[in-house]
Amino acid sequence: MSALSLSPRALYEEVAELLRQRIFSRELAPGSWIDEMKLAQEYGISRTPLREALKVLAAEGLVTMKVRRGAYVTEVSEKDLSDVYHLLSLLESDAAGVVAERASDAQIAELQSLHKRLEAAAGHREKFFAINERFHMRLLEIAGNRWRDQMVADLRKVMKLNRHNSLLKSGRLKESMLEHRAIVDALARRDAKAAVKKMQEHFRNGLEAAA
Amino acid sequence: MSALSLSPRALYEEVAELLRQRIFSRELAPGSWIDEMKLAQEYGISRTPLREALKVLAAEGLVTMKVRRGAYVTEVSEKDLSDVYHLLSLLESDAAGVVAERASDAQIAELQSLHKRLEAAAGHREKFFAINERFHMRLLEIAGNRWRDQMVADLRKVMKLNRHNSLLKSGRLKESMLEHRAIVDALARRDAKAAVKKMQEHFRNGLEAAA
DNA sequence: ATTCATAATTATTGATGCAAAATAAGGTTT
DNA sequence: AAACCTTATTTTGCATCAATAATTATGAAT
Repeated sequence: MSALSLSPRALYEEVAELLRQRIFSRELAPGSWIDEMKLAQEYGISRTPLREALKVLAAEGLVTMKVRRGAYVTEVSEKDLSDVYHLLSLLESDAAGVVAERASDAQIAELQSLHKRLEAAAGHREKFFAINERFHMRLLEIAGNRWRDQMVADLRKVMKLNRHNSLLKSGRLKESMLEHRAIVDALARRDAKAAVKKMQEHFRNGLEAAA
Repeated sequence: MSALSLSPRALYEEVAELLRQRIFSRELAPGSWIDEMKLAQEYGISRTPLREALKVLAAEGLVTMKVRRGAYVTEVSEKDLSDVYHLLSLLESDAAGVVAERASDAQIAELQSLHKRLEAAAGHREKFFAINERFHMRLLEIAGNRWRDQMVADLRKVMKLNRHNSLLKSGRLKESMLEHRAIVDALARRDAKAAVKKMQEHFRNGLEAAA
């Protein structure tokens, strides 16, 4: 048996991931037309899996399909940005409340441990971002609503389209960590109301920093 | 020039809509495998647009794709049902709050007018359901967050997969109308807190009736 | 008799080719 | 000179075709 399993996911999924990266890196700029034939040649594949990948991205909101005009990278306005932020705040703060009420002690401890690692990584920007992302995702997993997980994941992808993107500006690193601490403390106290409130504040501050 | 514009939307969109209907009618049962070749022959089309349609439905959560196994109609458990309900409650109640705070007087009047038509249709089941649906959708539109609109639309589709589906059981028709009245009243009073609360109650009662 | 291996059938996944539609360009007419 | 019509090119969208992977069935060996 080989060390790496060959193509665990279909080609269109792989292509979708590649396109996401190119969209996030703004190599494919918002509003720009996506040239199917060019990309297919570039990747050395046919247009069929590429078109399927574009449909997936369209569902995620990253691209918009125009009839008989092909695919365009979605343009996100300032309003879109704050709208998406609003929804993320709503969904994640509710998740925090659920976790405060229903998570096991071990799960709370896991989040506390993740937070400790976050504080330890305060210096390394990249590391900090990665752990921060994991904290939010783990909290959602513990909340245990797969439909919400999917929605949040999609919204976060849309978020990345914006150039003042990032749910976490580098300048806000320290404040963000303090906000996280407040959230974790509320969770440990099993104080659902406080957990919701602190998470909302966390997002509100994030939006203000981005605007 | 012809009276009707030919193919305003692409074939895969049309097929997606046809498949949605067959899934909702349970002609395609939850958990069952979707036979691409059979359906393509039945519709007299090739498998290419059919596969694209399935990708769209997968993004909506109506079908799940398994690698090298094709598409299956999504099975929604009781937990899924309550999870989705929870999210709809969260999203729509927040929308109600936004409307209470930011809608124009004309828009509030429009919702009041829709509610009046709802009361008038109390006898006709079909009509009542249709107007009820329009009320919820119009409220969302007025709230003015296209990302939320999309998410709610998708969640409502998933909801329809369940056999105790319907955000509104027939036996609950009268109660539902009273709850709507309370929501409309709160909106008219511009009482955001109350609007949110009443909408949450509306969903909570709906879930209990479904369970 | 049961289990493992191999072969065959079936279905998904990817490639190629063709037709329709839209846009752009060029020419003619008013 | 400007506007409209016609033509050509580009590109989407659908169909057909080929190949890969998986499952099932059949046969042999322990």
